[in-house]
Amino acid sequence: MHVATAVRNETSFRPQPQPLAPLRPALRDVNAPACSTCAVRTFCVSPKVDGDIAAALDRLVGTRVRLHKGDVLFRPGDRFTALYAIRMGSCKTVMLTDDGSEQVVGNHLPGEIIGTEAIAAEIHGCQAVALEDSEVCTLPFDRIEALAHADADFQHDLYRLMSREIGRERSAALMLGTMRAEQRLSWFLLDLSSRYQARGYSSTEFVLRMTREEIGSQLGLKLETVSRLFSRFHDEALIHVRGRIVTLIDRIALQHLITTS
Amino acid sequence: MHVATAVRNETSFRPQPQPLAPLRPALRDVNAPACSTCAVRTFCVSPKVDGDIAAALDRLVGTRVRLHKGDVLFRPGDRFTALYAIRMGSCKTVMLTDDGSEQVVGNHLPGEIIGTEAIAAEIHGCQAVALEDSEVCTLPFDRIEALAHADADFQHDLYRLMSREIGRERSAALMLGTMRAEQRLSWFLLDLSSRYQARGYSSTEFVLRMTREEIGSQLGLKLETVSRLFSRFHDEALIHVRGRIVTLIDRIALQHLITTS
DNA sequence: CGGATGTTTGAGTAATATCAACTGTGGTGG
DNA sequence: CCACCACAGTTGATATTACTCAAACATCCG
Repeated sequence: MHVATAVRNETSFRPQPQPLAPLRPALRDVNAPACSTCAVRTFCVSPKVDGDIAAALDRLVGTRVRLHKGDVLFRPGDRFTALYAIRMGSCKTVMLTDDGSEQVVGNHLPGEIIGTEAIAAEIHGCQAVALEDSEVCTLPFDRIEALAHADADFQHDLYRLMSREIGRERSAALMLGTMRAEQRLSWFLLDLSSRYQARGYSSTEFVLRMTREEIGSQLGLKLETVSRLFSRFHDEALIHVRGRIVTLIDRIALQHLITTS
Repeated sequence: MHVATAVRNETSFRPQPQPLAPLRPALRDVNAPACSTCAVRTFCVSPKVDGDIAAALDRLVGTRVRLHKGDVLFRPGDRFTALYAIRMGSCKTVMLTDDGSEQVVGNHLPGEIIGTEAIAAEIHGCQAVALEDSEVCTLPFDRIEALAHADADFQHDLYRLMSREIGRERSAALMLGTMRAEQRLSWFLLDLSSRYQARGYSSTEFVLRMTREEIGSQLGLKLETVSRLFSRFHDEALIHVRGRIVTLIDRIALQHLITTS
């Protein structure tokens, strides 16, 4: 992480009000790579990126945004204009409590859409921060709605997308409300694992993009607790940890931890 | 709670596959009361129930379902066919963990919509149970989508509805992840209070429809902890409690509890 | 009135947080 | 290139919170 990042973090990337200028093909090739060639298109807004929707989607995507590690995509209070699709890299979303402390409410991999929480109020309620150098596609929401109005299948895809998000949040609540520390960390690792697997990455070996503190925040634990658990899981040969590099050794045992008392 | 309720609970109400028979006006008056005369119409699917949407909404609502306390509206695994709008009474939604224990993930007042978590999988992921004798409007989802396709404003209302739900779930996660027991209960009481107030009920005096165990479940606490906290809040003159009847005395102090430490 | 369910309260315990010291580690500048 | 510095992570000792177990009490209905 560059020294400059702190500065960048302060000033931060702020999405411009979408100009909605006519999209000349030449421009689009640079700023808005086509969905149809995107590596994660099947996990993104609409699973079937072919036929009519393909072209429409390509037209829908606004700009491609490059984020450096630590860059802020949006903050609480920012006006909502667009959803963002992660194309490369990863982000965390963070909510701020009344007393200033913060909680990580999600970590997001390529193909995942963020910003849906802000549709209702038209103001973002959380902060999105790049966990590594990343690329994000801007999906201006007025265009999304126009396409949804024109295409019933796409309309349905969006309802599904948001429904899935509700389900994810519920699972997180279940985790936070019912699980003990070791179960939470196990849940975290298995969740990450399956999401990596779905994207064609290794499901057994991956690099954590969050610090112990951020992981703890997402799991409702303190960083020391997370660190101790990593050590214990390592000692018990459930996983291998070396800093942020994690290898799942005994996935059965990890799953078993969650399901038993 | 009637003795018979246990039996009813077992057999339980299960929504029939929507017949979608032509709706004769005479029949509709009995089974599907008009949104336009509903007490909570402004909190429900679409805030502005007038003009074109009014009639469409009236046509959209399927049947009105009467639930007795303890009746199950849907269970995990049930096929998703419709959203449900609470017209009267209240419900809880419950998720089941892998090991059989359960967690309350939401309590729902008149005007709130439940079932949105099931749109994606077309299978319900949680259980909805009436906390008292209630009435619920069935909103067949195919009709909802058809109306959304026809009317862009209504389409937007639905996105807003689901976005709000995502925001609520996030707030719950924030509560579960960052707050101590006393803060959680305070949060619970103030949340209920403001939702009652929005519906025109007293914001300072209300009847809890959940047991200490159910409240604890929603807050990630044990029933004894909840009971002790009610007693303490009572002793400290923050609230007055007598069984399930609660009166908020010092709302400022309750809010202060949440924001400090 | 009586049984079932829900609630309160106490005493002891387990889990996790807190405080503190120490140990890598990666990037930067001398 | 190396030394340093800030940051991240580990580990130990102790404190605190909320859970567990247990018993008594209240309330609601039939």
